[in-house]
Amino acid sequence: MTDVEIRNAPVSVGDDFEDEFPDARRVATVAVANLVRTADRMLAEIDRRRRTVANLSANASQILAVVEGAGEPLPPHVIAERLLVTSGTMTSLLDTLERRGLIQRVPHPSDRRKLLIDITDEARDILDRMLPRIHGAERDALSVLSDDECRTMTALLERIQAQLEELAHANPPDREERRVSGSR
Amino acid sequence: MTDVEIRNAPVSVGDDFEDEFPDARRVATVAVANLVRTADRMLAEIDRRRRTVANLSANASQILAVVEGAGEPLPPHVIAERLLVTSGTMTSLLDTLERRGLIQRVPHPSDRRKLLIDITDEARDILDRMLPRIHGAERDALSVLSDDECRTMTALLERIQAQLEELAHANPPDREERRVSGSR
DNA sequence: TATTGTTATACTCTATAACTATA
DNA sequence: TATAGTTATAGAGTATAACAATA
Repeated sequence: MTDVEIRNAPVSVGDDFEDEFPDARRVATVAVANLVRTADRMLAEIDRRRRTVANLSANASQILAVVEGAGEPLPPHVIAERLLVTSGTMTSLLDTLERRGLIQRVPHPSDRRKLLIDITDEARDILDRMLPRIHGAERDALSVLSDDECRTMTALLERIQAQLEELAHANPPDREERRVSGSR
Repeated sequence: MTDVEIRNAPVSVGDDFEDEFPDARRVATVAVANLVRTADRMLAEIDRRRRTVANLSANASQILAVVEGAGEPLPPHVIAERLLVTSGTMTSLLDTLERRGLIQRVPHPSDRRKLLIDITDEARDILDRMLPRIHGAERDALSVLSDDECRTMTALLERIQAQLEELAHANPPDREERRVSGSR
């Protein structure tokens, strides 16, 4: 085995890993593979429970939650910033939600370039049933960890996030080595 | 704030969280939000480095890595199982890769229903440059954790994965409660 | 009958670029 | 000029269902 299975069955790295990738760090590769795989499975479980309530994508649900959480209608570009999507994508997502009767576009009272996105009563009903199920999935998945263990994991993840924030603004290394052996 | 931002800025949960969602577990919700967000950022960083080598999606790269890792050509349905995609999706992914000259479909020697997917020399060259960069991203992101901390995180994640495996086969709870207050 | 893969169809998500209206 | 949003276009990824070829 010369690579790591990111999404699937037992995450393992071959014995020759550090020979093949001399610049890599084995414990990091294993941890990241598990991180990505766990998040993937978690999102699948959340999605499964979400779809028992309404057949909405993660991003569509997120828009409803953001507007409800704000407690007031929001202009599209504000929501787009939170979801990290472009304005064109936002328009398309809003089209979908409007077609399903879950949001309304209303004119901004003072700035006529802008819109305000409001959610309908049907959307509120959906959120009332959907959010508790999402939090139920979180509770059930982490029922195998103590409170302290949950906090430990959160602390480790926060440090990784901070580091990723740094990396995102830096240039990637010019080169990384691979020593190809066997299998070829 | 009545909900958790899954993908974005500081993950926090309001003071009234457990009043509003009496069946939820706050530490779990916070940990999951961080889990998903960290994985998302990690994948973004990996993607950024991957695209310095070749403009391939995660799934397309994964197909190449799976075939190379196997050390021999594989039939499409085997790859599809590893990637958790349907056969129709697999056909479409292979079409893309074949168009770019990175895989070849060759007839299976004994079972004429089947194909074997082989990767081209160009694909091997890409992998030789891409895999070290992916492992470099893993190394850099987790450079803020000690080896022991990496192993701690891996162990916690493995327990969550096992639990999610259980949950995937079970029926979700019939109902979860929300007590709507304020903001409405 | 069951398996393998393709085709046809459709929808979501995504981005970029050109555009309109407004500030 | 800058900002807000839409439209047009394009492409990837995804699923389902119907299908042909083969076992």
